[in-house]
Amino acid sequence: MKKKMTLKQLAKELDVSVSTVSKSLNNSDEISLETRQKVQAFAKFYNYRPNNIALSLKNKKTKTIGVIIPEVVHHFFAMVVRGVEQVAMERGYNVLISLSNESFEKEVINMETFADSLIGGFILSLSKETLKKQDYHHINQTIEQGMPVVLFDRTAPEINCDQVVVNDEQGAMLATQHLLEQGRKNILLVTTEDYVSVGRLRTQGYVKALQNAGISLDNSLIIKTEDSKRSDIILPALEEELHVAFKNNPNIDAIFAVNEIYAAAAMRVIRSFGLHIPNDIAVICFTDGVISKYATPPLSTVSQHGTQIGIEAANLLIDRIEQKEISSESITKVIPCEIVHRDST
Amino acid sequence: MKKKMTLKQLAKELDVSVSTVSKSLNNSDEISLETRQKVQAFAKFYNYRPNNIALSLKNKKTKTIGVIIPEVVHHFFAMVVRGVEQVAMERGYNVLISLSNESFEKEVINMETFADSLIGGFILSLSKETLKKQDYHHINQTIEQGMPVVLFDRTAPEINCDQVVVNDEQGAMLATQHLLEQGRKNILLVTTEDYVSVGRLRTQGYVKALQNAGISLDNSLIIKTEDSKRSDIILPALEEELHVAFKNNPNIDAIFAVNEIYAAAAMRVIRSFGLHIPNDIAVICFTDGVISKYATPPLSTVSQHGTQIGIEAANLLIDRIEQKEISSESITKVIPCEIVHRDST
DNA sequence: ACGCACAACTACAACGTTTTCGAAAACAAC
DNA sequence: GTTGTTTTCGAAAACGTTGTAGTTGTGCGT
Repeated sequence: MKKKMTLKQLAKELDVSVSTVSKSLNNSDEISLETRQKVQAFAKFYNYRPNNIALSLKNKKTKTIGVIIPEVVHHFFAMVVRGVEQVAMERGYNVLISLSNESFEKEVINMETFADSLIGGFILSLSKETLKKQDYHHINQTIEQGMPVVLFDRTAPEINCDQVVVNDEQGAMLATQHLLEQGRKNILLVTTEDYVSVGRLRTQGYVKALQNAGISLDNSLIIKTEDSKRSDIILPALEEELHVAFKNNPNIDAIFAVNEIYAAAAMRVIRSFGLHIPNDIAVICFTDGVISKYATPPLSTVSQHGTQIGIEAANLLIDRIEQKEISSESITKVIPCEIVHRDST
Repeated sequence: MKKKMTLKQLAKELDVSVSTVSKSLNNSDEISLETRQKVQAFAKFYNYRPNNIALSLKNKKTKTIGVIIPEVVHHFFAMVVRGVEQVAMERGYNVLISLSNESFEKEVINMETFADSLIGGFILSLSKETLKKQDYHHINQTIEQGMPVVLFDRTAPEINCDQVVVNDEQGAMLATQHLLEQGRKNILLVTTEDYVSVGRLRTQGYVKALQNAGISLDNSLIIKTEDSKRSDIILPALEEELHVAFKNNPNIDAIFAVNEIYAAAAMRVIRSFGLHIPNDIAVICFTDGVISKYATPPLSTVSQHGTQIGIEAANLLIDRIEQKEISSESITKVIPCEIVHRDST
């Protein structure tokens, strides 16, 4: 086991001072070319690598950005992370990902742990529990300490910081309009409870699209599901609800689901009625992920451009980290959604 | 913007020494109860939180473990991360996730960046490029420096460290046997090139299962796909190959794919021939992810228990971090696979 | 009154860097 | 030989923390 080389050890080995070694390695012209080369040769030989922790301590800033997402096993978040990674690499930053597991407590702990100058800034999406509690003290506190924070997707108006959001309402309108254009009249909306901001916004978009088309809203065509990670419990319940809805309303000719899982559940129910997609019932959903892509038939979706969101968020954050003037207006970027046409509509 | 509180600032505020503050906060009985309480009250008031970087520098160890995975947008890896997270939280560690994006260079950079004592140990799965190159110097170097490393899933025999592997061969045998038991005779294997260790092992399992059943190997029933992240290029090519295979061999009555994507591609081709799953052709694949779960019909799979792997790996790593005696035999844990029965077989 | 134990606190080094300021040596100019 | 200028290097402080080794000051026993 080779031990870790430090400047001090190198200095002793070369019989010069620590300062000389440091400067030589940084190619300072304060010291002679000869010495510089000698030191550098030794350093390379001993496989010297500076200790990042010491550097961070000294410089008071680390070239690391922290990403806190509620869940990795989730296509959209994974795509966002990919975008963040990409930008971070280009701009010389490291990315530290951590999971809140949709838990408020875990989110707070994560922020506190990272906030202590392990990282230079945060990119995060609020956990469901946090949204439900509406307790944002940990975020605001972090921001007040001068730590740049960029929120994406699941945000809250109470927090004053840069944000990158999907235009959920517009996406939902697009999807609904798309269905309407195909002559569908009775569109079943499968959404979440309103405290999940994205669910609420998507519901709004659905409602607006109907209004614009002059169609009156039928509340029996809206199913609001309790949103939990226990999908093994939630899904059968949802399928049961869908069953009832189809029984009560045989006119349903389209389904708009706010995520892939709900859409998959809906498809299962549709099949159980022996109905055909898209001939009898069209299906469209949010989240352009693997389920939609490889489903039978492949699902039309509202793509949220996760990678793009990650890219924007990372750029926003790094800009903020690198600018010295602390205060300037918070920026909110809205990423438009786009319909991906596939076979289900 | 409240600035960050340090011991020194607290000390000045309270007009005591830095040591007193430090000890008070650590509840040392060297300090009188009265002073301790006063300091603690002040600390709480000013929202003091120790600087982790300084702590790490002093203690020469961080309670952080690094996970390097090739890709986040990948169900199996995401599950592993979930397992690691779970154990880490229980045992008081933080998890730092980073992506190699299947790139050798990125893997090396990531390791070097983290190795400089930002973290106490690694959990990683090798990138495809690394496996192809068979260049493991960065891993071995890290291990030699005394950094604990646990490899999972994509490993290499040249690296001497703890490993957690899926019993890919056994899983493939189970899957093949499962198909054979259902009376399938002509099983098409869709796999990767051999340099991907998991692909190779699964191929071996397939071959062994056939041997055990006394069925001679038909090489035209094995499709080896170039494995790349450019799925938009690879998949059409694969589908074309599958098309040809079906044409040439109408007897094919089952497909065993080494991952979900290949299975999805196969299903698409099967449908294009108007064949029924599972009546005409049974399908089974590795990776018990969302695609299989929500496909039509839901796919039978070989589950690799990703979460379990993450749990084992994290425990192995943390044990290694916390034990002082450096050398003891490397442990290799083999996690058995399990068939998940669904409608496709 | 003297030493001594003990309580309560403080000074300082150390972790590995970078950087500022100075010092010494070398060399040039007079 | 003195002075000035450059080149080349080193000492020390700083980042925030902890632990060791003092340094006070008080009360006690003799």
